[in-house]
Amino acid sequence: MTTPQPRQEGRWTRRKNARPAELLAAALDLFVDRGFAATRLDDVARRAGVSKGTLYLYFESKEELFKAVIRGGLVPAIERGERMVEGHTGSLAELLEKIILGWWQEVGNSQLGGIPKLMFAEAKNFPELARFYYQEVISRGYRLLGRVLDEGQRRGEFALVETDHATRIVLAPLVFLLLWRHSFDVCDSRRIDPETYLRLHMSLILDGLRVRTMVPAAAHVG
Amino acid sequence: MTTPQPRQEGRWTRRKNARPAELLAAALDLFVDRGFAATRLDDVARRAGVSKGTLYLYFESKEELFKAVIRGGLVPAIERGERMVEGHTGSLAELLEKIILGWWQEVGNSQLGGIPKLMFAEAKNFPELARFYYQEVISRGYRLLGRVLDEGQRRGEFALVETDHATRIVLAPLVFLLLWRHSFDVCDSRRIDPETYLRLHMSLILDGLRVRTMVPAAAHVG
DNA sequence: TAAATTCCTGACTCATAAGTCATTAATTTT
DNA sequence: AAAATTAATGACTTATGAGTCAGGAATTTA
Repeated sequence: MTTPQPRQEGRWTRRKNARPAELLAAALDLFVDRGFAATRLDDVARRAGVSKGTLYLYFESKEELFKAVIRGGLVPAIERGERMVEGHTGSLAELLEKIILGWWQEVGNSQLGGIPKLMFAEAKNFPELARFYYQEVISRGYRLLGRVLDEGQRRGEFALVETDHATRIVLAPLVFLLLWRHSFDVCDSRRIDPETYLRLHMSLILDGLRVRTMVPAAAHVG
Repeated sequence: MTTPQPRQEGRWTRRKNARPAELLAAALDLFVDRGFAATRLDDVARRAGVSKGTLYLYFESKEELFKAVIRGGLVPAIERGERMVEGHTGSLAELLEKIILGWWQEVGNSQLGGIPKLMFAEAKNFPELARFYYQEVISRGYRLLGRVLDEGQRRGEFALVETDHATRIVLAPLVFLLLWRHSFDVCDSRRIDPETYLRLHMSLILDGLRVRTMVPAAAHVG
């Protein structure tokens, strides 16, 4: 069927030795702002300063490249958070603030901040990857925060609340800020100042937690 | 160049008259759980019980179909919310609860709940659509909530806070719950009960708002 | 400096899915 | 019931981009 091989002889210049780290960085940039499907490997290669073929010397497929990007991304940040919790002495409100602001410095402000959006967008299409991400990043993040809240309740510093729910409520505005920056930010005329936003969030949530808060009996809604 | 037209004569059966609403519903389903790029028009057509060609009788292109799906989706829900705010008498905490729970009933629990994820995922790739969605849904939603918070502050029911930030902090856990359900929900062993989650959120946030809360002077962080 | 080795290149193949249109079924008009 | 009109069909065209690989550049070895 195929009548191949009078392959045109080429004259080209070899560019440089590829660095896997650079390939991953280029891929992260593009995946983050175009999504998985819309990212062309040609572009990733160009951005990394190599040819498409080279990419395939390092990664079996686009999907493997994607996995590698995700894998290398947030796990180290989570680990640093875990170490921070272990070594902390002092009030748990302080620890909570330290975690939140540190997270913003490391993740929010960096290119890594784009990963959550990417994962939310692709989770349904890559169930296996979603599970990986859930186990290695999300659930560890929750566990970390959950430990802080539990300890706070044990010590009487925080009111008694359902920890699983509370961790999500604490995290939501952080993740939300991240998603925002990587999606609608450009449409938004009155940009949010992350620092102020996060301080307000912490202030509100700590007030809510510190005060003796029992979930009120069913609200009066039609 | 092209040597066309010995087009094979076909024998086929006409299926039914297309209903635009059904086409939109089918498209919504698929867009929501596969994303824009990964959704094939062949599949949309099949789900709606028509052929691909029929789709093009009603929508100029895949992108136009997408826009139509979004347009028909959340704008009416926002409008109902606006009417609710106009007609309300009573405490603003009550109104806030009414809005949040009503929103969950209408949007969160329905197929519409998938749209926010979809929009976050595609915003960067469809700037024009993102702007449309921002103007027609997001900013109106914020304005709606903002009015409630402002009025609460005016009446002295709520503490004085930066409204723009506070609206986002109030909304974040709601949107977050939605995104979650349409992405990682399947990975999560301990499913979140939306009702409980939302009640805790409202309780925490209202505590935070009601108490005399001034953003504390810069925290003591390294 | 020639041969062997390493590793990169980009034209090419091929699968996929958006978008087209000649054709045909159903319906309405005359 | 024939003609005219309307509304669907799906095989076909075509653009795109993932993945391949024969061949060439740089480097190392002999």
